[in-house]
Amino acid sequence: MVTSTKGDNGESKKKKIDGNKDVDPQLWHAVAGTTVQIPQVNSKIFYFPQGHAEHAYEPVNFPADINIPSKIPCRVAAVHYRADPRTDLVYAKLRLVPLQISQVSIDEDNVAGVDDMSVTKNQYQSYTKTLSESDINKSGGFSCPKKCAETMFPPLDYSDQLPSQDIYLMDVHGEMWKFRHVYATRNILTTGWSDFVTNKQLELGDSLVFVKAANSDLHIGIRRSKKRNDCRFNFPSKRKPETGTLLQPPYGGLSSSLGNERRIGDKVIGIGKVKAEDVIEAVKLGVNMQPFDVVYYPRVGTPEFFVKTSLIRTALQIGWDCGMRFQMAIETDSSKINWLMGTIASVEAADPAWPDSLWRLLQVTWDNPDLVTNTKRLNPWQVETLRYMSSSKELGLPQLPTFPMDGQFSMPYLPNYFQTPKGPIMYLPETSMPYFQQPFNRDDATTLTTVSNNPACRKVPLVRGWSVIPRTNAKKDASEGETVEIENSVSSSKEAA
Amino acid sequence: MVTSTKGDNGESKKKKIDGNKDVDPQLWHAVAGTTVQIPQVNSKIFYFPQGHAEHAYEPVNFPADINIPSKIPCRVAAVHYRADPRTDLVYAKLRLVPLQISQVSIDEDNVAGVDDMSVTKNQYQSYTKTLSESDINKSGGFSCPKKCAETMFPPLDYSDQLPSQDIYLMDVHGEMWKFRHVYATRNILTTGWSDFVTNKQLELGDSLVFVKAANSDLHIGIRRSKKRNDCRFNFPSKRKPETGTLLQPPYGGLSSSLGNERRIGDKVIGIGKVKAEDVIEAVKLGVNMQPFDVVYYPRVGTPEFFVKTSLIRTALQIGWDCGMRFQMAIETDSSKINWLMGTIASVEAADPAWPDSLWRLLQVTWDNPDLVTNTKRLNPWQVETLRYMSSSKELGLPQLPTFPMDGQFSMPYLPNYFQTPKGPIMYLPETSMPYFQQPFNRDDATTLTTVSNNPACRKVPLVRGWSVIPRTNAKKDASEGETVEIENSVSSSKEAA
DNA sequence: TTGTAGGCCTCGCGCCGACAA
DNA sequence: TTGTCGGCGCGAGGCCTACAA
Repeated sequence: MVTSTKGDNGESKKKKIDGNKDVDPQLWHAVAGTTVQIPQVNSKIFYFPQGHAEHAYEPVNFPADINIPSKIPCRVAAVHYRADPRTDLVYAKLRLVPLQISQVSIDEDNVAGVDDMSVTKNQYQSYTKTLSESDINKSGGFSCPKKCAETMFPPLDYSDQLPSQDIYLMDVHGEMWKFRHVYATRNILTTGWSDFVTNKQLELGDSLVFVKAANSDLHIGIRRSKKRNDCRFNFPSKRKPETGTLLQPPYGGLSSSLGNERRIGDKVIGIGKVKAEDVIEAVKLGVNMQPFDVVYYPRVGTPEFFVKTSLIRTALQIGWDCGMRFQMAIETDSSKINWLMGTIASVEAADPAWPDSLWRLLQVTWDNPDLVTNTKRLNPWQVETLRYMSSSKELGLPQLPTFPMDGQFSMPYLPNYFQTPKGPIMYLPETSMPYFQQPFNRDDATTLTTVSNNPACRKVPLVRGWSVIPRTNAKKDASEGETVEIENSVSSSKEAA
Repeated sequence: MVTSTKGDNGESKKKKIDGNKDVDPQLWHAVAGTTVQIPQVNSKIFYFPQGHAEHAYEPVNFPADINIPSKIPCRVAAVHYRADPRTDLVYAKLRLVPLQISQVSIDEDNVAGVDDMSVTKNQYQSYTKTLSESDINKSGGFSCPKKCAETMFPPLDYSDQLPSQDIYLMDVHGEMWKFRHVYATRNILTTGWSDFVTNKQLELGDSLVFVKAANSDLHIGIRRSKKRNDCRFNFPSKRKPETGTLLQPPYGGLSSSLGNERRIGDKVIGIGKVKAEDVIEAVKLGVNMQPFDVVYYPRVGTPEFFVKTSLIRTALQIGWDCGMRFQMAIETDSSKINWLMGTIASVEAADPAWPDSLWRLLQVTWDNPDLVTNTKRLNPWQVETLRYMSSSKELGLPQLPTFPMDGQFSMPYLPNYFQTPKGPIMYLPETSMPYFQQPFNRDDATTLTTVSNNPACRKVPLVRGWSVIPRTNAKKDASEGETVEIENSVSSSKEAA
């Protein structure tokens, strides 16, 4: 008997994943995370070359012969929600049309609706779990948290001795995956899980996003661990449709349609990043007022490099200064939202090449520095200033001994802060002057308020002609001085007026 | 205990195979096969665009706006013997410098030596075996023919109950592979074989070439099955240096330096072929008298598209005509040389676009058509005419009932052949006239001899001014009328004067 | 509740003897 | 002599229970 172990088993069923196929926007947002903000079509944004460059997997050397502004006003002409065929990473492709400065100051925010997602946000439920060592190990299955199983999967028949059912999950490409779901003191995905791990090349720290649509269809998305962004990624050589795990239509082929990969040996690096030349090309087109496309992979720690003009206007209304207290929402690996608190250490352009740039203008120190790694500089529109605090406990002072800080910021700023407990609050006069493009020239600026005596923390006025008014739009209490976890069904409401 | 099953095991040891590194010429020829003829540096050849096009993995559409001759005289400026990093296929890269026609007719064959290989040919021994189903099966090892083991491997100690030793074979890239060689009623390679099969992606019908150098170093080469030329090839995703089979230096990375691959899904197609644009580029340069490079993968059934001018001159001395008997040496999968016999069915340009082309000028019928598939047209310099035969048995007549032929050639040509048993024999007058570039115009030609009455087999004179002389350079007897097998240590001597 | 360890079973691989072409 | 089959043993994978954090 000849056993034909070789041969093209299931080969004919293979088909390329279409890398240009759009993903359902709601599914996309669920997988990307609720803090990811993609501007609506026809809204107006600022494009930041510096921010774009942070998404390249290689250093970006901008051409020195052309004058590149720190931000370029654009209209969002198109938005495509997509997913990388190999990594399952979701990304957005935006077509941006540069605007004249005169087009920015008028007619702002007259796009209908606040956020194209907010109206339909409730139709999708999601649950995110970061994979543990045991989940990845070949010896076992996937430990499914009780809440995940209860909210996502159909109910099991617990009268059975070993309740079990088949679960069908569709990935972002539309491929269906079958898992055996058993309940034995806890919920476990067994058969099918190992193939999924192998096929998606899941590693410790990666996250799985279970998404249930309104019609109870189940989807599965992947967020790669932050550590893998700069790391290598195995190029999958072969799917195993013969195991029956991957169901019809079994797209198994690999697309190289993106074409922005770099390799070391047989591993692909630069996952979720773009080519430096793409950034330069975009900037060149933008400078020349030509429409251009940008690709944006959402990733924690690298903010969007396209920001709604209204957001920036709001951020500019604040007189940012050293010692100011703020909070910022970050999404954890398991889709929970942490409100982290910190203090502004300095207000200074991040890159001397763009002395007037707002990009990562704020250098900050965190109350709990171990919760945020490698994020020392923030954009003004990323944070919310804290208006008041009633005691030293809320400032996170009790944590100081547990989380020792750098000597340079250990104590000096605290006395200064209490000298001006409310900080400088400013507003932007209602004028149609195109203030966004005004030069940020320190010598030309007017000194407003001195908050700190710390020599490393010079006061830096943002715009001439601002005055101080009380500010009342702090929305969340930072009670107890520790991070607040919000369930993933609650979205950040940073933009609410 | 945490078992780190994942991780980059042996990753740091990986290194790219240098696709530009030359292979030892003797090893190269042993792997390529003894019938492969690569011209010597500084020899003069004709380059055939038609032949080159046969090596493309896609149809070649030559530009219609330029006049492309059927052959371009060239000097061989450089020869590189190389091996494909992925498939282990050997190939030659030749730099050709186009010549004026006046440079061809004079000073022919005054290159020192006959063949740069012939002088050192005896220093390498080789043995070729085509892989059987059992060799490929995962269940077993490699059945090593007795002769292979005896001539290639060190002798075993047969006093042991289970004689065994480790065999080290170096592939064409310089990678060393270790095999366990045991003798149990026959020679078998066990441990290490399976990994080798997986890594080299060996399939049924592929051939292994064992080569022993003069210093007893062992090498291993691969010839892919003819069937795989147009088929898909798995892109190897991962070597397994951790098994210890692949020894230091363990180049494990995959090179994409050739860059001439085409893919369907995760499989590479066009193995051992080139891009159509490369052919067109070469032809364009050649037409403009610019030096150009060609890549040649030796393959059974696709003759070299660069042919020594002396070979063509010899071939042109024969007045090819229908009904002529010939023999041709072909190398089998296991490096044995078969002398096949056949009859010329017609002499007609293969492609109407090149009516004067010699390329595949001869349409032939084989005595044993099942031994040669898909080879109906041959180049005149590929075959040797048979000068005489003593009985009908030598014509292969007894085989006719066993191998039924098409009705169109079944009988009619036989009586005609016997009418002119010796066929027209011609010679080329010794003249320095540049006859190679003379137009091949049928209307202008002089009729010499009529050999056949078969209407499909019109007499076609090749060159004006030829006359018939006796020809005595038939070197091999086709005794018994069947194919003669010659051991692989014996090379074809077709070129001997 | 959920991460991790381990028992135990299955299956595929791989070595080698048996048999046959 | 050598291709193929099959027994047998080993080890990895995979399912599920036990235990602990």
